[in-house]
Amino acid sequence: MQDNKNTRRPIAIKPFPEKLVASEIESRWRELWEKRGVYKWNSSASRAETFVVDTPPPTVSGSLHLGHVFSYTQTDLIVRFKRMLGKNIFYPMGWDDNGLPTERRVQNSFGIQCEVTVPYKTGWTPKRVTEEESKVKGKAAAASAEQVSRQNFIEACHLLTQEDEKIYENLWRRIGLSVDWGLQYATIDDHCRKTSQLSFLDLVKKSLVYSSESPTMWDVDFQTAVAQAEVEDRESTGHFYDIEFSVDGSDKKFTISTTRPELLAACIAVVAHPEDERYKPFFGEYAVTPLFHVRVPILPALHADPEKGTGILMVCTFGDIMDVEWWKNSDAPIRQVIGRDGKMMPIEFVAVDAKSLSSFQSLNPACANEMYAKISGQHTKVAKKVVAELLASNEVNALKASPRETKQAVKFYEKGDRPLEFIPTRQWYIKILEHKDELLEQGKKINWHPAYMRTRYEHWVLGLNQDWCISRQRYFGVPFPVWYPIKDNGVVDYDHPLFAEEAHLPIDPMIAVPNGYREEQRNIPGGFTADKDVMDTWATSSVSPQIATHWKTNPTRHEKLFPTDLRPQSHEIIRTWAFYTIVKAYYHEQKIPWENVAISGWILDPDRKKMSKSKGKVVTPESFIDNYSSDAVRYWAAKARLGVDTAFDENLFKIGQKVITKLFNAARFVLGIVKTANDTHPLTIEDLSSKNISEPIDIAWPLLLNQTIEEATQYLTRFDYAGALQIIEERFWSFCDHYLELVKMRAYQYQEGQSAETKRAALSALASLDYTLKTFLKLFAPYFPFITDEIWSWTYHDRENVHSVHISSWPIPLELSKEHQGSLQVEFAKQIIHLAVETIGAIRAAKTEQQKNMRWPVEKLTIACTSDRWRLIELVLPDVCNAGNVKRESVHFQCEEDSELKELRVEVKLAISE
RNA sequence: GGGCGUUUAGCUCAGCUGGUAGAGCGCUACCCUUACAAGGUAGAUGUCGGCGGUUCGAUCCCGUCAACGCCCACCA
Repeated sequence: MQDNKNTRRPIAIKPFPEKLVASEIESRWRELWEKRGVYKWNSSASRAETFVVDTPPPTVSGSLHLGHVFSYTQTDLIVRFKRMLGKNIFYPMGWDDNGLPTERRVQNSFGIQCEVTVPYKTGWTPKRVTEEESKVKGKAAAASAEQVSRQNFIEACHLLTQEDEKIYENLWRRIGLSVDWGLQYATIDDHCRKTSQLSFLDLVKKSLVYSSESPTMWDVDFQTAVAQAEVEDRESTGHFYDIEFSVDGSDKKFTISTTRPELLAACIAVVAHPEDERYKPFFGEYAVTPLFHVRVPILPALHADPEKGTGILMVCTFGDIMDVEWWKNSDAPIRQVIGRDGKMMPIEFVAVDAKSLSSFQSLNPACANEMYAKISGQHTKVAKKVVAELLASNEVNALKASPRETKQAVKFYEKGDRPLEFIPTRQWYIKILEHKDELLEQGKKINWHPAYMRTRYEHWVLGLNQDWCISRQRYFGVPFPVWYPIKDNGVVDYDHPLFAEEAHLPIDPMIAVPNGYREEQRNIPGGFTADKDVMDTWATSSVSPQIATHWKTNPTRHEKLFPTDLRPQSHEIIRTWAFYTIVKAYYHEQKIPWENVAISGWILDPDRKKMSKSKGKVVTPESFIDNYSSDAVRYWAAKARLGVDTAFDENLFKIGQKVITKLFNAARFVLGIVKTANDTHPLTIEDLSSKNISEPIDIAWPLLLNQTIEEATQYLTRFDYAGALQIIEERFWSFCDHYLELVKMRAYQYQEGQSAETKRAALSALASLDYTLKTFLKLFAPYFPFITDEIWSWTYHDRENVHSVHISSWPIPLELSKEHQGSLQVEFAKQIIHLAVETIGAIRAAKTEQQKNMRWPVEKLTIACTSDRWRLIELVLPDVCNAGNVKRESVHFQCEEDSELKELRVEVKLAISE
């Protein structure tokens, strides 16, 4: 530090490479950053000094595609800016290993299957399936799979995901993410499972979670419940079947249009709109279903739309959410006919008997059973067809028209292949419906970037109609830390769950034993049984900030990091990840999880569809990095604004490459001149300080640059890295094209044998060029971390005594002394440079037009303008003459005070020969 | 059907709080000029989606329609 203050010490410039070899530079800097701990979080810094990122944990399920590179780079741009502002950065990386994708991959890779009833085996290690074995697919593979306990399955997951995490980490490092790799977590690890279970127990304590047995959206293939957020509508073709019902004790009949005849046996009522004149006379009477001869009440119901179908519909358990709603508000029985596997359950119709407990009471049980036997055990699709055929048969004759095609939206689990069914099961729910208002309020406290994304959040919250179902009937995931007592009669007592103690977490109730019980009492009357379900992935990822900050396990650390500063994510998961995280932070601590949420857009294929993973895989991110360099790929990501979907355009990599090459060449040039000067007359740090910037144009240029610094800072403060890049880039090109060209001849003059005046003028240019290059390195550092740090190391690291540009300070406008600035300041700077550029532009145009090279001498240059302008031009005339190869005495001024002339007119007469 | 967003040069996109449009790529012509030929110089190109309205004046504000994308609702 002592050294740093000594501005009299000579500058040192390292020899720098002639050629830009990106791969070499990149690997060298990656190692140096790691070795020097450039991106390490300082745990002793205060909250105010710290910038905390709630990094999205990518799903570890194979390979990353360009979309990942895109959005993660965008976050890194912001982080790097904050770091240069002096913030202590907390930038962790998490891995999402939970959920179905991992479960599937682990099954396939090791040929194992998780089975909760299998006991845990110590010392077991999974073995990779051979190539031969991996060819066995589907049922055969499932049959040959080894059944292992949940604990063993988790171990296998660890093994597989750790390999993938390494691959992911390598890509992140290649692309230059300034993550602190000491801050890693995986959603499957002990810490995350513990946090997740702590979160659950905290909500239990606050009565914000409940379990209930009720109809839930159910995927029949995965055989699990799913939450509203994971459901998507798919357009599909169905058919209306017109089924005739008779009315009990009369010869009246009516027709119902339904798309789900297979649910006929599940019919619990028939309803029509209360004002529907056609059906008013039926209300209070009973209908009899065809085939099964079940008496069902005919009732008015507001949800019946007279315009739809025949205006009268059957309520079944359960065809859709309306059926569920209606059933909940009635005392009707459940007639469940669809099983968890999506097949028609076995059912026994009995004669009508008030004393019978059966909900399947038929006026003609023999007939009903005969009919039902034909669909029992069938998939719904087959059952639908069979029922339709039965209805159409001559003896029944209840199908009043041939099926009519209809387009309908059907709910699917987003990962599923068959429509969801509503099936009554016991599930854990987190209450959200009764807290919508507060959750909306929480959303308002967060800064959304772009702001309109908050609207999406609000609409999602307003549209919610179910509490958050967090339990899944899967094997692999975070278990509920819950057991249930078994009564002496063998009935499980779900009303009095036994919760694990916080100190024991994480636990797996299949292995651990609740307080006051012994292992021998497991699954026996008078004993206990474990909750076999696991939590939905989102139940864990919704506490990603708390996982990173060590919420309950290290309150001091949590205090220093929470609420976090930034959550980056994409818009399609506002309804899941963003929403659930807001829910959890509010429920746990009545806080917002982050001050800012930055929503990245998507990359679209040229046909404007979201770039699919499959397509992204064809051309891996690595290949783009290989072809264009990491910095160039980052440039592409940096050009896209937050929230805006961008069409993929490989051209942008090329343009990025061009900017980088230009920066490299400009740096070599500037530092080359400085080095040459230094070699003849050793320069001190003070020699190159802004004090020695004395020529008008050398003063004007930094003033323009000041403006860029201010604007870029404003943009970046708003997280608009793209806007900042645009103006930085623009100014950089004008630096190369204009300022550099104008002053380079003068800058060369800091040499032996030149007059003191010439050297003073040369030094002025050198100081300004040197300052400008350093400033551009800093401005570009967040975007091009590799090339900027490389150039930084040529000389600036030594002069500023900061070994990386990334921990150097973000530039602030240069304050030149008052007498230098003139009264107009920036306006003056703009004008003087503008006039110089106009003049040199005219000279270049003349040379281009006459097909001469740019060094071709000018015989006569006539400049016509006002005398005010001329005074400004005179200030830069020596540089303009140098750049245009004009002799000073060949320049003629033509005064035109009151002419129509807008600015100036330049006449160029070229010399006849060189 | 409701909401959000987008629609600007052949392509990809900028245009802050209203004053008759910009960049890059591509295209054309020229130039090996001592940082850079993975370069440089110069040039052409737009009824700013349509139609109304507010205004002295609208790409920018308001209304409306259309196309595209996304989210939500729609399962009888």
